Amino acid sequence: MANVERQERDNQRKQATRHNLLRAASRVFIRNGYHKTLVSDIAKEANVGQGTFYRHFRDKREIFGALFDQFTAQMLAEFMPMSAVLPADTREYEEMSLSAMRRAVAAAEENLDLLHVFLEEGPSIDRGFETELEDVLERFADIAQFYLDYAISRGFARPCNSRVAAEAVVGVALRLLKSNAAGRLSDLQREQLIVDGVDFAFRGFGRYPAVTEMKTGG
Amino acid sequence: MANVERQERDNQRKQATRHNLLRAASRVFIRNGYHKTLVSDIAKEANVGQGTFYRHFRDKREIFGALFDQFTAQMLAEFMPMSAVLPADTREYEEMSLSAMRRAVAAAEENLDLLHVFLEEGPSIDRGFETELEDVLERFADIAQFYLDYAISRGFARPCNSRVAAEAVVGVALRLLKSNAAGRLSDLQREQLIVDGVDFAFRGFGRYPAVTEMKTGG
Amino acid sequence: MANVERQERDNQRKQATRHNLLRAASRVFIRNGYHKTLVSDIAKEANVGQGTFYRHFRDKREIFGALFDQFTAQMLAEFMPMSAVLPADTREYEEMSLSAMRRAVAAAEENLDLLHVFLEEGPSIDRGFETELEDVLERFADIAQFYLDYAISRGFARPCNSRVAAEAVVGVALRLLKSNAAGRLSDLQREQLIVDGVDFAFRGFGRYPAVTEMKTGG
Amino acid sequence: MANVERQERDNQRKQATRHNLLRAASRVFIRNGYHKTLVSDIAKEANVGQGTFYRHFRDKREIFGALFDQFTAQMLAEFMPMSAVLPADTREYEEMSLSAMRRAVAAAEENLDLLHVFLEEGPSIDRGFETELEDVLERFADIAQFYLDYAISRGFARPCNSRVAAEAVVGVALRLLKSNAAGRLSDLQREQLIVDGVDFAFRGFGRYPAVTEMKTGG
DNA sequence: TATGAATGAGAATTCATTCAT
DNA sequence: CATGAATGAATTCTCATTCAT
Repeated sequence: MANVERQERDNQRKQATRHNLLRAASRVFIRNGYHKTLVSDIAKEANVGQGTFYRHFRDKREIFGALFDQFTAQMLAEFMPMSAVLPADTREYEEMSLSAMRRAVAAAEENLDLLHVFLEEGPSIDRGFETELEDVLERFADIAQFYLDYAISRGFARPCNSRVAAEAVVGVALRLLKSNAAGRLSDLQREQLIVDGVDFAFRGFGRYPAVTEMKTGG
Repeated sequence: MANVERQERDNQRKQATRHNLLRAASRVFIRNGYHKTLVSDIAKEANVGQGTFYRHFRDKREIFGALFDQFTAQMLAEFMPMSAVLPADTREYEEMSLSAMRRAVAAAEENLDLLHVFLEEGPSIDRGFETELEDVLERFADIAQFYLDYAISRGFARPCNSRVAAEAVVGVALRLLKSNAAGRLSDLQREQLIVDGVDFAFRGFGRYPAVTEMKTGG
Repeated sequence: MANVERQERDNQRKQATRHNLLRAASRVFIRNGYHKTLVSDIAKEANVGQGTFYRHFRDKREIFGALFDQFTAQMLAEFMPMSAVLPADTREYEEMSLSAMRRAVAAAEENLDLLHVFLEEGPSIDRGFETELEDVLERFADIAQFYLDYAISRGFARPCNSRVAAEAVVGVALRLLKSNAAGRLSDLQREQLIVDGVDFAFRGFGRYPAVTEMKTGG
Repeated sequence: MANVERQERDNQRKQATRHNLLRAASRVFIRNGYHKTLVSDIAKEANVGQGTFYRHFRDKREIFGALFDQFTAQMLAEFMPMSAVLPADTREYEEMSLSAMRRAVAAAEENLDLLHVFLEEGPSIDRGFETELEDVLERFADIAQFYLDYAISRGFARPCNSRVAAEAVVGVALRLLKSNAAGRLSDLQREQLIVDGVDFAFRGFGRYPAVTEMKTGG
């Protein structure tokens, strides 16, 4: 029936407008930040009327949330594949960590600016958003801890407080991500940053000759 | 002259009011966050008229900046004493790091909530404040890097990219600070967090028996 | 497209609102003067929300400027026709001056009160407006001087400092305009004022029979 | 008694402060205009506290009024002497007018900037001040009319509407005063302006062959 | 459904005036 | 009497949201 067809077309058009608004919002948030962005700015950037905005989103907060959900869904999808395989020794563990970081950075790359908006402005929006953001970071920490616990149990990771270590890893990643953004690094520099970061996480910077000897002797 | 006396008294009154406003602002920012705080809220909390606020600060941004400057001055003062002594071996280096962290946490403790406001809302205020905040973090990273470079040169730290390691340490600290705040830890838990964090930074979580042997053998 | 129709209608509505605001502002400025008028007064007089005012004008200063530009455009348009014809002798010159004054007064008549607001409050608003106002008066002086120079060159005006005379004529006009406003004259009185004013400008009030004879005799 | 002496001294000091405030206000009004001047600006310029201002004047309006009264008293005093002598013919009449204008300009000279503030901002302050200002101008017009009526009655001024002519003369004077201020004329230029202005008032700019012939023939 | 003009509640800011010292 | 810190009423201006077309 024509009615059904028609409904279909209307729906498609609506989805297109929604998409348009999301992409416009993303650009404006990146340009001006969350707090300085007005609903009217988003509508203007999307070339639609302000009323149209309200047809699709309750307010600025909601479209920001939608953007965030979209983004995290993408990011986590990027990490699911890894979960299937488990490392067999420390070297493999480190290799996998490196490749996971490389994939994460590549995934974020495209929307790096948007990611920064989430990280920088997220905590200042409201308690709800802060929690959402923390939850996502916790999920990454959970993944890191899962692998670390596994490695410890198999004896190719050093026994330690795995929760603290996992959180620490997230902290390192966030901090290096920020340097990355601040310095606008080249591909080579970025790879080096990943390598050095993982190196730090696996070996720390201490050197304990006595301990090593003891271990060797053991 | 009674005139001088009078000026003295007026000035004292003014400074007292300014202090009062700063403390009130601190409370309100902690309670509601930067963006949801109104100038009128601060005035009300300080029990002064709104006009009084404007006699002392240009706007909300300025009092926030004043609070931040006050805070960082305190924090950095806390770290100056350390700069005098240098560690003689890895164990001493780790000991000093632990005690530095303990002192930093103790220093922040009093204004822990305010510190969180700076870290969470700072980046969303304006480019200027974000830069100020980053500068302070860089100064901490600089201190960490200074000690690490020294330790590497003396052979009791593992040769590595010291800048990345220093940044990583800042990242770990910020992250654990956040967990700390989120979880409202007991003194014991906090001490454990510090110990585990420093442990992570010095040793990482990897275990490379083969490598160690190779190194030992080499 | 219905779109175009719609835009047309929206635009018309907007222009109508703008007009409404201009007319309301004119009434309020006349009633209370520029400085005592609040933006909220204008909005109220126009029966629109305050926000609506700001959609159309940046502030009180801008709507006052718009009113002034509108007014002077009208006034100067009234004077353009005259520029085509030139008088052939003193009598014609005086006739033309009379009719020009009559037309000017008639043109101003409708917005006489508004004109007074411009003349009285204009100089107190800001340097910019004062300059704008002076520019308009200079343009009138320029016109007067143009005719006077022509008349002098043809020998039917007395050689004199034409710039000073032109400025003087503007001064006379402004002063009589003020008396006019103050006294709320009848049509007849106003006509008499014009006649006497022009008479003054053409003949002055001196009488020099002896001097003339002496000169002739000399 | 010491008490009386003391009262005397206090009173003198008070008068000095009042004077100080008046002179400071004059400077600030000239610099910023009436409306943009704050009471605090005046106090600051006078190097006294704001409270001190209120000890001497009710508000900004009152000190402006006091300044105006002071000024007009000076100006009118300057004109009283003239009233004693009456001209005997047109030439004397013109001479006296010239010298009166010269004295007026000289008197105003010192406070020319303040005079401009009165003329430009006066009408925008309130109805009361506008009236005061007009009254002063009327008094000048009255003086002009008095002489003109006398001259007409003696036959050495042309019979005309003396009220209109008197007003016109005030208008000419005000206008030339303004040009004077705008152009920042030299002494020579100012003298020329006076001469040309009086020339205009006595002879107008018209030239009527018939009249001239009659005169020539007479 | 899309539009954008209109709205008005709410926030920032100013400054004349008071008053404790 | 002189002072200037404190005050808060009054005003400007913004912007999320509505709604008539």
